[in-house]
Amino acid sequence: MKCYSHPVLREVALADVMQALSDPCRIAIVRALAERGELACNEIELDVSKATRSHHFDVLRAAGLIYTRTEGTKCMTSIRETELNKRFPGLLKLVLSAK
Amino acid sequence: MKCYSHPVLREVALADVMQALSDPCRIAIVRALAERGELACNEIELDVSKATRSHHFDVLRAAGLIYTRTEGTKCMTSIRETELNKRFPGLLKLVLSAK
DNA sequence: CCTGTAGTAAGACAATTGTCTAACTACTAC
DNA sequence: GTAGTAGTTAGACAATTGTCTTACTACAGG
Repeated sequence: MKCYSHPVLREVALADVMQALSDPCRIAIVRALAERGELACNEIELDVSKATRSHHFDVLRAAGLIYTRTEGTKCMTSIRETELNKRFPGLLKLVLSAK
Repeated sequence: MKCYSHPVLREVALADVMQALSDPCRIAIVRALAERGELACNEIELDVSKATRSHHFDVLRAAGLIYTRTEGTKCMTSIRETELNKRFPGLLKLVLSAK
């Protein structure tokens, strides 16, 4: 079973977060999680292959935006909301509100 | 004399703005402009060549973040603050406040 | 006109990125 | 066990990106 690693948010730079959110696919993931709460990867509709999807989750995780835990064969993912609001106040709101 | 073109902010996607802000150099530019107001390109200290600097301003301009006008040999640049606050509320504050 | 300053344009280059397919691991259900 | 489902890994590939050098335009001041 895969063991996911999550960065300490204090050590994530703004540029890293911006970079992670610079892809429409990844913005869609963040929005889906924010609106629907914890989800498995495959519960979010995306027009890319399984491997690409996995890659996008990797990027978001490395940027400290999401938290992933394993449950059976699924990887349940959620937004690191509290921490994010502390480290980058206004970021999530921006992503959710901007059109 | 160069004629700069500036996009209509309504047509700029969040991903484009995020992409533009995903480079530390460009974040530094935005911060400098926000703190010091309108500036010429060369008034912002950056550790890159003239050409690279010009490129970063291009990217920021194309993403709708900055406005450039010519004055003699200088290109005076400022943040499109009012419009940005309307189109992406919280964005500038985020960039300025995040460490 | 000459020199200097501010910036752009073109081209090259290595590094990064987004995507895919194919093969793999790990769990669930029968 | 065998199948099926969920996701990862490895490798490849084209496209994009950030950087540079060199050469250029355009203005300012003598």
